[in-house]
Amino acid sequence: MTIASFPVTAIFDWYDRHGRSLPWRRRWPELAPAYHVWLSEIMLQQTVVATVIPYFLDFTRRWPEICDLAAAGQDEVMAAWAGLGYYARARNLHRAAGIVCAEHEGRFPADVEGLRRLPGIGPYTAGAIAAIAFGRHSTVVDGNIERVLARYFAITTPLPAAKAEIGARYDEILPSERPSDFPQALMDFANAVCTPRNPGCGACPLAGGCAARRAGTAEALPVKAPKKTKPQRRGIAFVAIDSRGRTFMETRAERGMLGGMLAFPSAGWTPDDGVYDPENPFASAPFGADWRMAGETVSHVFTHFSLTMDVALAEHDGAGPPENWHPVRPARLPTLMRKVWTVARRQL
DNA sequence: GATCCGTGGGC
DNA sequence: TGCCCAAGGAT
Repeated sequence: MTIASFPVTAIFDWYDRHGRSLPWRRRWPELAPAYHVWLSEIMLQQTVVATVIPYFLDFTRRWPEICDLAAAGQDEVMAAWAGLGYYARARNLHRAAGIVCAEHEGRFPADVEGLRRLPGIGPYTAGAIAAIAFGRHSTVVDGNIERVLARYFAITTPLPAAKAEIGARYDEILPSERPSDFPQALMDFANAVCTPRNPGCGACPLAGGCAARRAGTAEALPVKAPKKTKPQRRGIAFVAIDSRGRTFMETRAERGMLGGMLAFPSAGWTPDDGVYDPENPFASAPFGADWRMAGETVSHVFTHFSLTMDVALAEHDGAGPPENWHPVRPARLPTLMRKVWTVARRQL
């Protein structure tokens, strides 16, 4: 097996000219603080840069060091994460902060094996932190780098089976110089030039050696498994408000949808929250009240299903355990619940 | 390996 | 409008 050739210099040249400036980014030989690298990498999992930036700035302002984050309440962290999605990331983030602060004197492990043991850090994130924060020559393969390498080497094995081969190629082309810049350069480049659709092959500095370009198959790679169709679900959310303007909300179970997040009581849209019969909409109400239906519904699309949510309303005092009455105005809610509140507040 | 887990932007 | 997708991880 010959070592794959890859124009590393062209990638670095592109990065030096077009690489983005980001709040968590430094340029070799400077290395960004591991706390910033870790926080940004967790936020960037399946999430675009533009969405992450304001959350990153907010988190680092609230909690400048990792032990500040570790000392925060879980509810505080979840509220700050509200709207970013994939809420298990926030729970694991807080857990990992506690471990690093308590067991590692606030310093992150500097190698892949140590990082990999922390909750929320998988193969990609461990490699990324080791490279970007510690200058290690670790394997860093995300969706962007998968795409570039699958095209450059014309790898036609479908994902995720192709991951092993792509990882091996990455290790072969990894240069000795600028180990913290290399994966970031590849990701920036893939994001701006080697895009999923309409890749910019015409102006691509890698076009000369790209096997997919030569074969005319760039846009068809990487090959992915076909998607499943999304089922349509229907549910109901109950919004009650008391005479002091407080609404009845609960903290959801850590398992399942919107785990650990503040939410209006609801039914019918996850496997564990009971049945919803639209013919008898108030049967699953959290407590007895003079419930009425709002005049409109909420539509929301999740990763694996689409949801139509009915909204029930009531003015009510004294229902439910007092500790579950949360003031809604300052609360940060997951987007579905924010939509429910938008509908409800117009009619309460 | 397959499934679950959010959200917003681009086309 | 509907579909695609994005710096994945846990189970």
